[in-house]
Amino acid sequence: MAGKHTTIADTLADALIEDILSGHYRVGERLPSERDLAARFEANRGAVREAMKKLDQLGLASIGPGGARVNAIQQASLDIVGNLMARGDLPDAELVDQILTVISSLTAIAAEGAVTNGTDEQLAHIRTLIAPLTDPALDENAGHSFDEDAHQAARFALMQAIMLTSGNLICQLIARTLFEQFAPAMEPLREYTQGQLDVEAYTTYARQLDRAVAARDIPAMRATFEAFSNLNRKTLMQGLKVARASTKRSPTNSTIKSTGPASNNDVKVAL
Amino acid sequence: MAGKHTTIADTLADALIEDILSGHYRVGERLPSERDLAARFEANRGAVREAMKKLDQLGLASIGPGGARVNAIQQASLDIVGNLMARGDLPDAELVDQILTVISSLTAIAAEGAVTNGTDEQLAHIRTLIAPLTDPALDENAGHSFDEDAHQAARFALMQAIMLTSGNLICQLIARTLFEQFAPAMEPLREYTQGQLDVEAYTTYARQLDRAVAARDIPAMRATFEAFSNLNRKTLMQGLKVARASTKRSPTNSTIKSTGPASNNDVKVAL
DNA sequence: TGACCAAATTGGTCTGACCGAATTGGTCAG
DNA sequence: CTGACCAATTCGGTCAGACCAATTTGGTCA
Repeated sequence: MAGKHTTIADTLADALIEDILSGHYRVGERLPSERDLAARFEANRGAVREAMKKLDQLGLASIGPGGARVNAIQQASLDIVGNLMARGDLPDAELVDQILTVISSLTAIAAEGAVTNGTDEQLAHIRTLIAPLTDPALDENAGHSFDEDAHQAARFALMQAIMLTSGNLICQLIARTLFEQFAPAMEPLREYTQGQLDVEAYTTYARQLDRAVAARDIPAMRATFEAFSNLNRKTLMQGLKVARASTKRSPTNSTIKSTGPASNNDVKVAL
Repeated sequence: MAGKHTTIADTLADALIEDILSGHYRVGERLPSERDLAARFEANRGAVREAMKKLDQLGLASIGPGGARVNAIQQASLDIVGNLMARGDLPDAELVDQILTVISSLTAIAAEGAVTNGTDEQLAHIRTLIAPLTDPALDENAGHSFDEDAHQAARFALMQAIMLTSGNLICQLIARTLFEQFAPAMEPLREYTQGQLDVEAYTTYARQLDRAVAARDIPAMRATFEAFSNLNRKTLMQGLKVARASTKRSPTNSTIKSTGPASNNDVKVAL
């Protein structure tokens, strides 16, 4: 929807981000000067500057008089997750799992907020969004296969409504940020997740959820969400596994030239 | 620690952010052109440009050929929370509550990850960090009052260790981002929270936590965190309330000139 | 009224320059 | 040889003025 309008500065920024993420620069190391980069990329210093500024705001580098230095990923903004996932043909499974975990937890918070603070009208609206999930018979019995896209869209709309009703801005911001970076990276998985969806389980949970919302039953809601998100996560992780198995022709990635030293991506390390 | 080095561009950005946040511009409305802003602020267009770029990356505005347009806060990055909290003398109570809720939820996730994946050494280390919390007798019985700063530092160190051990990068990023924006905004509250800390309750929870970590007991850990974070939240909210009551000389804020139309901050609205 | 076209506006990029602060490297005293 | 010290260099931050492509805008004409 929101047209991007690719900019040279953004291209440079992506290149630099990729360089940093792939470990071309050690943490704490000084990045080349703006003038050098301008010469190297055959761009104007102003453009390079804007790219650097982006790195700075992403928390990937600290720029100041004397030079720009590389930060540890742990210092970065949530907004690098997209770049992190975009590396390689397939996103990192562990990262995907973490994102799903966090999103479902936030959704649970929002759900609790929604049933706590939401008006009857708002909850009624939420229940109308649950409806299509409790009755997935859409056209499953009809000729062609069950419409998974519609099902997913319904789930998304439900989540969005919950976030909205909760009035929890923090949850909204995080969930949207994660989702926006998550969705495009998972696109290549679509072909592998088709038909993996356990409609029955979803239906069961949707009914539980509906009851919980109707009764404003927070514990029941929590429990349902837990099960629900576990199912969700499991489905996706399974798809990832399958995809990874059938794409091992290019085991890791394509566009990355790993010439650098130790990778900056060892998530388990310090600070 | 990390010296900032205030920049004109950053100053401009903050001014623009404040303008947007205070509703001087309606959502979707076009911002003044870079040339206009440059003239208005008596700065170079390059500087204005970098400021605009920051707004863009913060998700507060979408800039492109034809002009820059204001986005809804719900479209923004998590990184505006700091600006949101910095408005007025005291941060918004609802926002504070939301942040605390999210942080404790993420900590719970991380804790689960830590006891699930952490090595024995890592968990042992975590327990050494819990120790000072289970034995708060530090110098409480001595002459001067209990050292709340040390207690808080210990709690923070514990949380950080849990985040680290969990290996959950997403949790780390969000928690740090929130905390970095949260801490400075709560600074003016310090004088009102002194002495409000329920040491006994903390001690009880710390012991429960220690047992849970030792036994890798996830359910117990969840329960402890729930109680723990509720206590934490209640303490802070109480401090906020007290502070707000005793500062009502300037009920809302000081630097904000509310000349704009409807505020952009009605969190409960659309999308 | 509505499609359409040209002028004005706007963001994106570039060239070239200057300043203050940080880095660097060499010098000199201890 | 070590370490403090100082000057030249480098680097980021800012500024001025200019051009291009795409969008907006406003008026025209069917």
